[in-house]
Parts: sequence; C-alpha cells; structure tokens
Amino acid sequence: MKKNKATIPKKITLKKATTPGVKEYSFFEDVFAVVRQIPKGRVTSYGAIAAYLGTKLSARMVGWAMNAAHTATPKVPAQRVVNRNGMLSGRHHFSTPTMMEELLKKDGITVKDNTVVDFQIRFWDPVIELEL
DNA sequence: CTCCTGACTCAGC
DNA sequence: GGCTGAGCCAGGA
Repeated sequence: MKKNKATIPKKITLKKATTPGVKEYSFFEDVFAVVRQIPKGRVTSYGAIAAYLGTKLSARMVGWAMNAAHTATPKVPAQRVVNRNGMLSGRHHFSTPTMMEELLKKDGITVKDNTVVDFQIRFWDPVIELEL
C-alpha cells in the first residue's frame, strides 16, 4: 500500500441503505460489493476497503464482514482480501488452511509464506479504482 | 441494555 | 525493529 495517509480527502458518504424493508442489508453488503469488484489477479487490504467505506479506522469490521462472506451469495472472493502486509491472515477461516492460497494461485497470484508476492504491485485500492 | 469478541491498524515502548 | 496495548464499530449472547 502506498500509505497515503494524507490522501483520501473526500469522505465517502455511505448510502447506509437503511431501507426499512430490507433487513437483509447490513454493513457486510457494502464490503461484499467491493470485494466482488476486485479484478482477477489483484488483491486488496481490509484497511483499503474500510477506508473506501468511510470507516478506515475500523478495518476489523471489514475482516469480520468477511467472516460472513463465505456464507454469502454469490460467493465473495474473500481470498483476495488480506491484511496490510499482504499476509493471508484469514486463511484459517476457509474450509482448509490452504484453500485461500490455492484460490489465489488460481488467480495467478503467487503466495509465499502465507504472504502475497508483489503485494504492492498487485494491490487494488477501491478508494482509487472506484472513486467517484 | 451491557459486555464480549473479532480475518485489523496504528502508536508507543 | 519486534512486541504490547488501545481504538475502532457491528453483531451476538
């Protein structure tokens, strides 16, 4: 990550879809929506998604959202979401500890020591890619 | 309603 | 330069 701390000038206003009829909606939906837009062969971090959603101080929420991701439909490519170091911190939450790595390899991403190789190069920042 | 937890991150020591 | 603590917010008990 480029660590553009001073960047991200705009505060993205979540539509929060507090639709009184759709109880299905939740903070997770926004996370899923972003994750599903991650291009094949790319990865992003919890913090990046959190920042995009306007809750960058709560990357935990993103990670936690992913906990429900693999139960969501359509399936969310949660393997493309790693922590700021590019480490597969969430691999343990998959069916098997190696599944996340396998999925990433299918995407053409090389994983070494539970870390995405060339993470910064493959990094996909929703704040940049999806801004506007 | 209050308390606890969590796939993270940053700041301090 | 690695380890620890605190902050973050949403949801489940």
